[in-house]
Amino acid sequence: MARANGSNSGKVTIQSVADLAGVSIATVSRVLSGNENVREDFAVKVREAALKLHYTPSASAQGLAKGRSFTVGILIPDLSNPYFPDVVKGIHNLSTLSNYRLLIADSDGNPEDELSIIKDMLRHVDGIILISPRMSVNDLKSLENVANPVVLINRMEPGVGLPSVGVDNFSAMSELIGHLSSLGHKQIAFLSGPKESWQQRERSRAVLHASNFGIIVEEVPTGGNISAGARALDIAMASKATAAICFNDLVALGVLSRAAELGIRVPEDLSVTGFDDIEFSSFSNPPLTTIRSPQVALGEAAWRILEGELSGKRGNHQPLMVAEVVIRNSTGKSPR
Amino acid sequence: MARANGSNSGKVTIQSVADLAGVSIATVSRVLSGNENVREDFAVKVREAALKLHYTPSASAQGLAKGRSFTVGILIPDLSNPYFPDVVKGIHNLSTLSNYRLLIADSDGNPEDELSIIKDMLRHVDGIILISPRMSVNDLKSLENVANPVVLINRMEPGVGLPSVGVDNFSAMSELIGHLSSLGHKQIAFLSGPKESWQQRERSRAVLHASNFGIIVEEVPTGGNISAGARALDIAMASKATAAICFNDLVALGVLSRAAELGIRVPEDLSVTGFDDIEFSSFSNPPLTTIRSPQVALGEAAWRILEGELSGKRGNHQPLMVAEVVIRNSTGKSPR
DNA sequence: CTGTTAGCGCGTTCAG
DNA sequence: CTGAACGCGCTAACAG
Repeated sequence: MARANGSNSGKVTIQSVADLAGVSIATVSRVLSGNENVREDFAVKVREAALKLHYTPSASAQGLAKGRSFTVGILIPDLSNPYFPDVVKGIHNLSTLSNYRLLIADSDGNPEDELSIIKDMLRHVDGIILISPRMSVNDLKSLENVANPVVLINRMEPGVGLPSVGVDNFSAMSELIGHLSSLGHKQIAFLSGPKESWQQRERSRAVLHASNFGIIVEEVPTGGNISAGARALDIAMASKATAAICFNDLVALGVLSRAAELGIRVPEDLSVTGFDDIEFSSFSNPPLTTIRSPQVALGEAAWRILEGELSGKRGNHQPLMVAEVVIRNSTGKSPR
Repeated sequence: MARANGSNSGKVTIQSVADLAGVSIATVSRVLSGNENVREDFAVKVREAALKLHYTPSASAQGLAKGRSFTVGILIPDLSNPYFPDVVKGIHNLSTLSNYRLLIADSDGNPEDELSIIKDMLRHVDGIILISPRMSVNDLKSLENVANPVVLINRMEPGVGLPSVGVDNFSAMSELIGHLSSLGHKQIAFLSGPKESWQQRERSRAVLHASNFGIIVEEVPTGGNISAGARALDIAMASKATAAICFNDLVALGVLSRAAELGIRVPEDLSVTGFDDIEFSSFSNPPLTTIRSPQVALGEAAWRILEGELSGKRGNHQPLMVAEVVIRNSTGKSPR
């Protein structure tokens, strides 16, 4: 296919378009950026030329000239956890409207790598959203002084002056335990998640709180994913627990799977609960009692904050969003 | 916290570092890009200054000056399908080694949006990988002439001159049908996926092929996700099918869920198969017979091709990768 | 309304 | 081995 070019060699720049249209680069720039004050026939010529040459402005050059890249970075602990893509969807929904692109990085579960990944991202983007970051408080604090805005999702740290949104894990988890308690459960196993996770700490707090009310809790640490959940069940069953409260849906799904293998009936022999309400949880066998966390809304809220910071307006926001208990068939009356 | 600055106002540039270190910006550039030929004491001063000022080179400026952004774009039809993140992991594994970042975009299942998203990405990146693109052949062809390399995953189109890798859907699906056939199944329902999907077309081809061998096939179209699978089962059961071959694991998981609701036993009453072998499939109840597609390897292969194109070497590659049948407990002898 | 021009921050010759 | 100077492609004053 023919490489139609203004005059220069190979790459088509704003100059090529200007040449072909017979105007100056300034006019091209105006037309393409939607500036009104251009004679209509010039504008037409420019648009035609741009189309013909397949001209697309260089993002680097625009970024350099304007001082903004119109790109925001997102850091995710683990892309393969279905929870996170939903949050990203929320961000994406709104950021697209403002003509922003998303630079997504995955820290692959290594809290130590997060900071360097962020530092690198910062060079490319106008702002950053960190989803459930697991990095140390110190690293987090060091982000207070970077040039571009940083917004946190699901990480509220008292000493850290970074805007953030998150779900009210504590209340939701307390409510869930209440549900179990009303079903007569007195001994439960808590299959906990990664300790670097703020959500884990909050959920754990609620669970421990329950022991004040006569409920016996045994904690079984897990990695927070499906296979970890499956492995943890064997340990949990060694206790007298009649219910397994899982850190998240992935762990719960693993438990369900292992229970089926072992011939443990859910919920007759054992009640199981998750957290997050990822899509799979309503299609498991049995469907999972869990907590619906507003992933999409969380992403949208984070975007609004970030956009505010980007445009200088630092609005105030509701940091904690409510999550509601969803009762399905994986929980039932205590067998004893 | 104090904003230590060389002399200028606010942002710290290479000039700030040069000033503080008492050298020229050229020297700073050399040191920071690992150039050997610099007096050691200068180098030390520069590094100290950079550290002290928290200097990070602007990606836009570097990109403009070097003509490369060291960013590659990835287009995904749907972030929430667990299949795709695994492919991304594969790309990420290798691209990180070469110091490339990933710009990820989600077309949200709209084939018509893909082209414009790609066009926009092209301005930012040095190359693009399209995962299971659903855009029209014409749109695809228009990508042959863009300045930067484009690599396809899971989309082999005869007339399109773009390098690509994919799994051998046809052979794997044929093998799977053979498995079912050997279990005595003669009537199967094919719960198909989105028709824009190349994988769908290939898998469908294998299924139709089976009708040559005395197997009666009824196709039930689905959207390719869990809830669609659940809905489709009701329709599929209207036929006399003893087995449901599903477009992918998501559909199969939906079927499993709905079957449990309806009291249809799997595999006693109905055999169910998936495709992809996402992690959930080995933890479903019952575990799913499916086809293991090498997601990560696919991503890695695509990266190798892209990296080759980026450095001018256009190596040849093996376009089709094998996928193997994984037999679990969702398939069994035909009830009749 | 249009063209000229001065940066944006950095890499890279090219003299010294 | 070092620094001055130019150019990357584009936007945004500033003149005309």
